[in-house]
Amino acid sequence: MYAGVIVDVKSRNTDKIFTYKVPEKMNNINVGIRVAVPFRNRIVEGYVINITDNTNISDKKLKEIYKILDDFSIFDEKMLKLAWWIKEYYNCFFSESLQCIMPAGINQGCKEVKKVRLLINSIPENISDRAPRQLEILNYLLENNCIDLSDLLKNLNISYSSVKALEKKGYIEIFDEEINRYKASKFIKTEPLKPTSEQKQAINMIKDSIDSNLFNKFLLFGVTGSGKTEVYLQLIERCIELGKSSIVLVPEISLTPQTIERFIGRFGNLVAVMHSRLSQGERFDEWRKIKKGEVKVVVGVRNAIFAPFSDLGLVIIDEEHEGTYKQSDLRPKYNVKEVAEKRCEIENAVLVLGSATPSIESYYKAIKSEYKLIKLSERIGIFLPEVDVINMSDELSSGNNSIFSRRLYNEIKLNLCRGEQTILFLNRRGFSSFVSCRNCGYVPKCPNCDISLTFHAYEKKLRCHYCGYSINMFEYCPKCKSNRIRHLGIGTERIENDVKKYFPESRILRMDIDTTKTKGSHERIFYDFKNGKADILIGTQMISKGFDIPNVTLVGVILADVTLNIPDFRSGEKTFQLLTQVAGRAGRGEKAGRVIIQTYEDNNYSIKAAKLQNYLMFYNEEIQYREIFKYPPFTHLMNIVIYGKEKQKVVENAAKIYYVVKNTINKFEVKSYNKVLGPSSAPLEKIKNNYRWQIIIKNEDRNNLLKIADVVDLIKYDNDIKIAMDIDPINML
DNA sequence: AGCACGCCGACT
DNA sequence: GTCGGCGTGCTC
Repeated sequence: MYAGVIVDVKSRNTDKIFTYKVPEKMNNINVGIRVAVPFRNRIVEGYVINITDNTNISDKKLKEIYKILDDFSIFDEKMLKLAWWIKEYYNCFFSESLQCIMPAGINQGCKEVKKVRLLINSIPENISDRAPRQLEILNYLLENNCIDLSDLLKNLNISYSSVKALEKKGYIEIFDEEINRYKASKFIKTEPLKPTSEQKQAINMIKDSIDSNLFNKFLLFGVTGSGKTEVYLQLIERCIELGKSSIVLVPEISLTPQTIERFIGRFGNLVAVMHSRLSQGERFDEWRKIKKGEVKVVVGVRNAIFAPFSDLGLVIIDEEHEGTYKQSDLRPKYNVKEVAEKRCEIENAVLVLGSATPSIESYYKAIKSEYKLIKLSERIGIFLPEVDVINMSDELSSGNNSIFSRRLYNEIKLNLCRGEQTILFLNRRGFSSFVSCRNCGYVPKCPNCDISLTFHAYEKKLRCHYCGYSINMFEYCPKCKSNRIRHLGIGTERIENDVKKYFPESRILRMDIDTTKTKGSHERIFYDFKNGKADILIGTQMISKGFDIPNVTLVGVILADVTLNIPDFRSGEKTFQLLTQVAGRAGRGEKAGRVIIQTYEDNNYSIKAAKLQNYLMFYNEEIQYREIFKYPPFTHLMNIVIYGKEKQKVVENAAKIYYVVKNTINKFEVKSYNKVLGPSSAPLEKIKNNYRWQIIIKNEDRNNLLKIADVVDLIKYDNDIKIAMDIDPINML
């Protein structure tokens, strides 16, 4: 018997199936088993992907599997198919795509605890008078039928030998039980709500596909407060009735205790949660629960899509527009929306993408009937807040150069007087400042890419991070000749400082990466604010989701331009989404909410659409822009980052790759739209002493990008040079 | 990726 | 004559 094994050696040459002989005694081998195999002159980890009776590889080459690493199989044929697809679609090694489906913390193993159980139901007559301890134990066990051995020893203050003696006599049993390290908190059971007619319709449409085992894709476009979660819950319930499992993906920042409670409240211990805060061991325990079929629902972040269900019926991706659904840092750089779609196709399951502000790509697919579009447009018990946009250059020309417009200042004052709470939002990303004229609001943009230019202080130049275009930094605004050029870069700390200055009587909380580093701090700040321990909460996008606090009646966006001017073609989309979400934080209770958006670009369509809370208005504008500038969904992008310690070598190798890429494209038989931008320095030019250069390729046909990736993989680079390729990137910094 | 092999120049 | 530099090629 032979086994096909993928070895965990990450290189192009070793990314293939190696055949091993299976030793006679190793009869429990199977697909999906993790093994240790001899490889050249060392032992490496490998994954069995097939078992055969013969091979055409010569016997003298073949070696035997050294040992089996786990007593269970990690993946089945369906998951193997998914891993194969990931390898091909994202151009990664097989071992990398297989490792996606490996449970985290597998090397920790599962934790077992010794327990003691009584095998008889009354005290035997023949127990010796000389064994008072044993009698004591039996009496104790009569009351507590099954107990941890350690507890028994401790509680009765006895030694292990008396317990062992009882086992020998056959009165009790000492056995190992796997324990789960993750202790689910107590929950209060909730019952399904009576759906509105709109919800009912949505549920029925999706239910039909679930009932008939049809692979189908839905986009649930539901405005804030329209009750998407209740739709999810009732669909999951249907799956449970049919004996099927469900996966619910949520962005990391939404995976709060409140969210978890909603699922656990409805389905109790049928729910497993995949936190990032769980330890490796805890994650492994959750994985085992799923594998053994003890749970039917998984709520988790991106990698929960690989939950080892064998009877998957439904995948829900909530807040589908979130960028965290793309794995940008590790290989494979997969997008979980695509992986989920593939998994649902393989398993005949139903995919539901939900959002109040769908990504442009998803909505486009819905319009092209690739997804079935379902709308929920009624708000349940919530009123649309009143949104006002304040032009900050007007403020400036009226002599107000503080970060608060007069209007926002007055509203904050009013809220402080009334004892109502305020959220101040600023999504400051700290690395790159852009310039803007304080007089007219002009922001210099690249003529080729229509993207804000980034100021490079050392060179005193404004650069485009897409194509490398640059101009000298100016002293006077090219549009209005004002010399009041400002480098924008205020952050949440600056707001905190100014709030203290202008509203010394207020109690302030701040929530951003810096204030939530320690475990539980996120929850602490949230509950402190919810319980009225502060008047004003200042925060980044962290506060834009799931904050359902009735006493918050005012939301102030300090400067919407921060996201708008990120050098990325998706900055308009991101701005609209964030503004819409953050606006939804105001007026969730009985009192009406007000939202004030401060900006220098009150004419920008993202901001105009956010003011009207009108998604379609935004979409219609944005999709035209995407088409004109040939951005997704009309093209696919690939970002090639070349990095290394020596700048000169990085530049040279980038040039070499550019040349190869150009040549490859010229050889394509079908000439589809394509453009190669760069090589230019990446927006984050140096990370951890690595210089980074990038080449961005646009092409209508994704397969062409894969072909280019294949060719680039074969190039020989200088020693310290490394390459990272990302197809359909979400983040190009 | 790692590691062995092997071919060449520099040293006790 | 042998030590060690790194370019090349293989791993069931």
